Amino acid sequence: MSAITLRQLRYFSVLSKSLQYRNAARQLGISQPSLSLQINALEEALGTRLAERRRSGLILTPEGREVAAQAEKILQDVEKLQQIGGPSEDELAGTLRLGSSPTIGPYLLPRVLRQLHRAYPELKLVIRDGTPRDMIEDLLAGKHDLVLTQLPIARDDISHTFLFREPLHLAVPREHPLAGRDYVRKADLSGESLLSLNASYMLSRQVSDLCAASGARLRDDFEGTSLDALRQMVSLGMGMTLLPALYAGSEVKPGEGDVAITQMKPGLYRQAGLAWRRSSGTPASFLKLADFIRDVAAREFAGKVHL
Amino acid sequence: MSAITLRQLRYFSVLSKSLQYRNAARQLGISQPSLSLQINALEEALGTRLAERRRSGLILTPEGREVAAQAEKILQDVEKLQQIGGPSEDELAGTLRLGSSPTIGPYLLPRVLRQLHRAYPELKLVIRDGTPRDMIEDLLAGKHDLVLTQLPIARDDISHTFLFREPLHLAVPREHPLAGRDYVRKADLSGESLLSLNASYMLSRQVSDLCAASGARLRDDFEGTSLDALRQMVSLGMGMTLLPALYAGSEVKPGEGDVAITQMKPGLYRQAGLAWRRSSGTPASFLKLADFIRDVAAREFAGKVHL
DNA sequence: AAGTAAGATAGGTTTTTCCTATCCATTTAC
DNA sequence: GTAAATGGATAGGAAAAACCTATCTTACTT
Repeated sequence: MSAITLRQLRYFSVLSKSLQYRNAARQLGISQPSLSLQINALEEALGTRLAERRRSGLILTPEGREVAAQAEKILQDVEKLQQIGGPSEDELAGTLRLGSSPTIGPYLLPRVLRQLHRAYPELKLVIRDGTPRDMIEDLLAGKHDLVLTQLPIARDDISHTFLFREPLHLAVPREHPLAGRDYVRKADLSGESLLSLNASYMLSRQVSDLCAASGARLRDDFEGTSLDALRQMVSLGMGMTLLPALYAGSEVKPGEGDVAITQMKPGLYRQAGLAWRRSSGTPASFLKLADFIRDVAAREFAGKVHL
Repeated sequence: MSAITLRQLRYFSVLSKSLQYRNAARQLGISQPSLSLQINALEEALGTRLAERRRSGLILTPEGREVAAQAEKILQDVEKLQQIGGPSEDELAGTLRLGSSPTIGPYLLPRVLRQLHRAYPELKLVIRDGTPRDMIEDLLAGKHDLVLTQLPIARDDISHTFLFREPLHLAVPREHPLAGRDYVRKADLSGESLLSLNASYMLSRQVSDLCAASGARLRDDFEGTSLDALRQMVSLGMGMTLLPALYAGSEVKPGEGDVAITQMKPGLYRQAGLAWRRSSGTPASFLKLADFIRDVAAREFAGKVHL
């Protein structure tokens, strides 16, 4: 006993409408015997007679009617299948799984997602947080399609595109002498204590670089596990740190609280980017999503970030 | 560009779960190259890459995940297809189209249908009325699967099964001398006027036969188009007629109204049966339905009809 | 750096699908 | 009532699809 094939269903669907072999065969562009054989095979596969053959037109059996209806549904679903790859050329659709760094995502994504949903209601994003280090791993393991994280990424199995450059500001305790300054130079940090996130985050590297360049001391006895934790450690007077502009803009009110934000001069920056497996190729949808994020960033955070 | 096949979907479904070609191929009982080819064909047919091939397991692309989900649905629907013929061996299910004679259906079917629905909730009946003559025609044209009508049917393209024998009673105007009698013999009808349905109904034949045998006069100037019309003509004193026991039992109250019902002696009967196209074969479901109707008739109309 | 493992490719065989020709039964025409 | 026409079934052989074994290529291991 052979299995059902879509070909059989396609043929039967046409036959069930035309109710005539020769006619249906002509519509299908095949010969009448071929159609006969396929319908016979379908009947055998199902173990049921589907139609009474009579010279004056076919009559579907009750089972035949059911099979015709079900076949119609199946063929329609197959039709849908064929369109899965298609329209996504100029529309974002389907489900993308996006990994997001906790130092970027929470301050950028809320606005992006709202506008994204309005612009592409067919697109679904599954978002999961993780440290940049874990996320790259999960990306390669296939748990994410894309990762929103800090650049640079120097791996030849990862492709990426640049999104924007984000200034890093200095956060100092309010009572600290540097708190009132319009801007701070590296040299001003000599001898100060700097706090940092743990080494899974790229930001920690930038803080330690800054220490090396300025003569500040890296407080490696306490490692923040989030930007919020870092800010709170600063407010307790444990030291100063670098905070990304988007975070500072959304979570630290100027002139309020125990933490003051000051510019660095010359500026320090970090780069945000969108990364994916090289083996994914470079799907148009990824680039389109990146474009969209850049757009939103330029519009919503003008002045805060640089393209 | 070749069309999608179910084989491709079946293979891809397994592959999308196993995420390994060799493993999936073993599960499917085919070689790894065969699987490769089929998956490649599916990708080509869809115009999309479905998975990233890597030594350490596959990763489905976003499109691949959608295709896998949709394929699953399709395969499940195909599974349902295969069961359409199956269980109906000992269960009535699906949709049957039943033609029903207006002289039998309305008085028999209400009770049958109620119990049928309780016993076989999966069964749907589409019921349409028509004169027996039209119904046989419609049956042959494929508009009905089955017809509930009066026997005999002497055609070699129609099969049938006997359901029950139903007495025919004499309906006379209340003021007529025969109205009070316990029973009436044929001879008593000599010279009387008999009313009949039009010739599309088999009952009309029985009335005219009775006229011939008894010496009664057939009033062919007025033909009833329904049993109700016939009863009303009797009540107006236009003549007498034969009414089936089920109709008489449900529509004519003894001792009430202008029509009296009396038994014939010896009894007159008609036969009810279920008929279908010979080319339908003899599906178990038809016989099962006939059994059910007989059962209900015996139980609900005991004494009124005879098996 | 060599070995291993997993998917891709090649060549040939088997199975499926299809076509033409023909058959047979029913319906239609004369 | 017989002959022609119509429409589905059957047969045989050709074309296409699917499959298998053997081999290749490359990424991951050891």
